Amino acid sequence: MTLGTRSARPPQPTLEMVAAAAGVSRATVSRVVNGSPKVRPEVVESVQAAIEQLNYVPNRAARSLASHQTQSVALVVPEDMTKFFGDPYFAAVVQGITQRLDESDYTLNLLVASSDPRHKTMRYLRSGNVDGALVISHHTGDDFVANLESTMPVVFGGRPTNHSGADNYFVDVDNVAGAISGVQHLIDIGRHRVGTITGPVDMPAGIDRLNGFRHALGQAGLPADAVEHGDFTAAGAAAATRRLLERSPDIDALFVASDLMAVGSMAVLAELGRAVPRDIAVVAFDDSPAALSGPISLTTVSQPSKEMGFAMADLLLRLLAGDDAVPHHNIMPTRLVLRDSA
Amino acid sequence: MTLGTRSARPPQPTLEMVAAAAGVSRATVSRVVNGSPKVRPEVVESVQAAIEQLNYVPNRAARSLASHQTQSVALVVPEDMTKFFGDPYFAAVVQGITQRLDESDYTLNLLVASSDPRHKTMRYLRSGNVDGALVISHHTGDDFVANLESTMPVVFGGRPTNHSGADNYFVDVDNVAGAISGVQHLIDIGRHRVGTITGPVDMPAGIDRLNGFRHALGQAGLPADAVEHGDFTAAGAAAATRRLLERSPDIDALFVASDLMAVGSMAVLAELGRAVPRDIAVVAFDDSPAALSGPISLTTVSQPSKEMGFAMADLLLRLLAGDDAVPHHNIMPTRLVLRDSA
DNA sequence: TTGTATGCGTTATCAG
DNA sequence: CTGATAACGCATACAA
Repeated sequence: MTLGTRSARPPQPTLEMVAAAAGVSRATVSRVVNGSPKVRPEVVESVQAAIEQLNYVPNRAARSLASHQTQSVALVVPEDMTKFFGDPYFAAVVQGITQRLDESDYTLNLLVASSDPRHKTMRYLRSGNVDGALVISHHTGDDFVANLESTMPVVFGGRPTNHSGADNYFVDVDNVAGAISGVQHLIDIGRHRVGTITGPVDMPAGIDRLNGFRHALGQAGLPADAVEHGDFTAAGAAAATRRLLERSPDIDALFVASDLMAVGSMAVLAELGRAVPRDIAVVAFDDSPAALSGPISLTTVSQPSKEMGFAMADLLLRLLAGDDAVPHHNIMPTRLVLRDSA
Repeated sequence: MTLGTRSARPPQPTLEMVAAAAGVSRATVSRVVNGSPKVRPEVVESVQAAIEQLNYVPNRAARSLASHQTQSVALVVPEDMTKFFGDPYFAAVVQGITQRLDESDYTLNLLVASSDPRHKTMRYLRSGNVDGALVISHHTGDDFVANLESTMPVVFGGRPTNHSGADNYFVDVDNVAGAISGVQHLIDIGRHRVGTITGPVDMPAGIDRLNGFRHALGQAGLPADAVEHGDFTAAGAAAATRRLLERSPDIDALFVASDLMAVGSMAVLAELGRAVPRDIAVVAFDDSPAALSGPISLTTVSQPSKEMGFAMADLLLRLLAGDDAVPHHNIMPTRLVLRDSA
């Protein structure tokens, strides 16, 4: 009964069968399938009819084996599931990626790498499942992606920490400049005691934004010691904010390295009775939907996340097409978006 | 220069090369790779040494072509990216799925289907990329997944609407009973005028929870006409809540069909000065992280989302293993979790 | 323009 | 226990 259902599954039609049905050779069918220009129109038509009728779909494994191409790329995220799903920033990047891929013949394989044991991911990647890889949320310790580059074209979202290959391809924003613009705004509106909740310090984005914070304050002759480290999660930022306020209760402004973290910070601020922006002005980073999710809309350093995803995919596709004139870096602009929090 | 980088990519080692290095035949290497018991220990060792040394990884395309198996399954989500990423419910399900898959040899392919044009997804699925499929967030119109079942084993998350195949495999909760327990609680605490923000009415989960709402109220002899339709997003629920309060300003309780939607509702309630739970008691559904994200923790009907994901993957794996004694349905329990909103 | 022949890297079926 | 050898389904150089 159950077995019956299983064995009822008909075998997929093959090139051979289509060829037989259309009365031509496999080669010709292959040509039609791959859109070769040198096939007589009438033959094309009859072959397509056969394809239609048999509901033929080429077998990717066979095609890949013969052509050494898979027509699919991987998005590697060395992060855990909850973090990945929790931050709307990732959603935007993925959207951009799929948008670009959708207008191509490539399909996307999402690999959230920390749930998968690391080596399993590497095996998957290296066993010829994909033609190239996109890597986002890259941490310092993640050298496992480094040797990926010896295997296939790789494009990073955010400058990779990896020093070995200086010639990495990546799409990024100038996080230092972005942070400076955010902090400068806090200074401009007259705040003198600015604190920050940083991103993870094992990620360039975390480090760079912290550096921007320090730079802006240094230029203004203001202290830059009210620093607590976050981890790009709301909960982590909430805890960090508590620590910060305990240590530096006198701050009148806060630069938070991501919108999602700012949501956590704002909750703590509200709980502690610090009015935003009156008592403490807050500037965040990303301009993701999270910036508008709370009761007070966030002033934030906007980065074009979706466009960055699009650019990453575009870069990789060009690399895969053999384009040897693609620039290694694509630094996109940030822009301060003024809302209610500062 | 750039070309140099590309051509520097060394070819992946093959079975053949490993065989040569180990001084045995391809067949023997294949046996070792696949853990065949009938190979002399000493040979196994020398082969493994060669594998190690050459850094060999089997080619999936070739393996798949020869064995008619891909060792990977797809998770199909007929939903758009933002919705998928926006709801922590999905994160939990995916986590459960990967958890089960991680302890197997299978890998996961995530297909968020509405970004991908539909037919592209189907082509991908049908071209032998995966051995089986998991489908979540299935809508009434999505009959395209129906004929998937003629191609490979499919397990649904949530009872599918598809009437054609009565023998679908699925994991679900009793949404009617769950909704009843939630609404009954509102009645039990003395509320007489209960409204609801429903899920999409083209999804069984949306319909069933609405039916539960009606049933509970009917049993209590209370009116069940304060109904507005939501779409499982916070924004959609916010709008629906506004409509509801305009139409039925007298409600003293609200049953919202998902936590994420409840977050949207709560924001509107706060904005309109309706205190929760004093003026309006709120019960939601899911018990996802969203239930704890707002200022007031949500009383909610808990469903074991992660476990459901795990169960889905487990079911599919057993199907793929040829187990013909697997039950078609796995209905998991819900449980009312009392917090601050009701 | 079309067909033939060969190879892609594995698995699987045979002998030995 | 091990080694030839034939598929697997498709692409492609080469021949016609």
